[in-house]
Amino acid sequence: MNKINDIESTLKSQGYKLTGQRRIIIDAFEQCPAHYTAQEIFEKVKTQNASINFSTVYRNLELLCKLGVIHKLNISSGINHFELKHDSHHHHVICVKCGDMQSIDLCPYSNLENKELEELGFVPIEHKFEIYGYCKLCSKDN
Amino acid sequence: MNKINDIESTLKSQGYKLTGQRRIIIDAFEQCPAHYTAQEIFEKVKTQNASINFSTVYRNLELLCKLGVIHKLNISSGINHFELKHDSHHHHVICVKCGDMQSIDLCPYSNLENKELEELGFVPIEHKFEIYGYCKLCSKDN
DNA sequence: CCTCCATTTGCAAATGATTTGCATTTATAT
DNA sequence: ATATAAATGCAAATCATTTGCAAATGGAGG
Repeated sequence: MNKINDIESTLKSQGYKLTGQRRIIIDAFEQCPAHYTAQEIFEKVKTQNASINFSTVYRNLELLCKLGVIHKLNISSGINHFELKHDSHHHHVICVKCGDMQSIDLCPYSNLENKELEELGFVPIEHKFEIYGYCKLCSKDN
Repeated sequence: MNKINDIESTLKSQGYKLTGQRRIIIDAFEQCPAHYTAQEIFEKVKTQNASINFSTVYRNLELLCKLGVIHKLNISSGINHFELKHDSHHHHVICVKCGDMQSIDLCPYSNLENKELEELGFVPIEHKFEIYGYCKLCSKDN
């Protein structure tokens, strides 16, 4: 049972249909697991099915988010990025100049004492940790 | 020398004019330091000057960000929030149900070993840490 | 105080990512 | 094979944010 089958059975078990378009979208993530904008996914997907529509892609990205299959990353640029939810929890460093985004394994959350959250009565579900700065290439130019 | 004067001299020293509209916008933050959407700031500001324009507010929020006086918070909702830059560095917990946002003092970054960043050759400038979940009120309803 | 001029404002319109309505098509349970 | 709920394609709507431009204004220098 590979990841794609996993996702496909998740869809079915929730009453969603396994359409050709969905297959292609999921494949696109599988083939190159990284973080993409909706437009980038759309470009990839069009190579497999030229008649697929952008709103179909967008709707399915939202659906896959809802199902917990992918993540929506809301970064400072204001353009959402989507990535397959990995087994390994991770975060991102983002270049403020070129917009490049890379994954990092370190997660500061695991070590946290959550007294403050307890005091607030806040029940955490997820968290986001992003480091903004200059990537290797852009820090040279500066 | 209070904070407003600080900000006003920052403006001047960078060659920006101290307009009535800017005064009002800065006042709005001072009077109730918290995180606001551009619309919220606009509403507050209109009570002081009914003829002020939204784009003026927006332009000045961007300017104040550039000057490092306020922060732009890009949260998952996709609507930017702005807050006065505090002396005390902090982060936020955000309710996924009602959208309420509260500040927390804990910062995971300070304890971080940055070996990974060094390997990437990444030069950090700032970081963002947000915890999403249910606030006290909303976790009761669930 | 007055003048000049770069900066700023108000306004209205553009942008661009995201979302929606609806008629048509499709997956799949039976 | 058929019925039907879900999904798609298309075009148009939304909505936060951004921009162009003519008119207004702050403040440096007289």
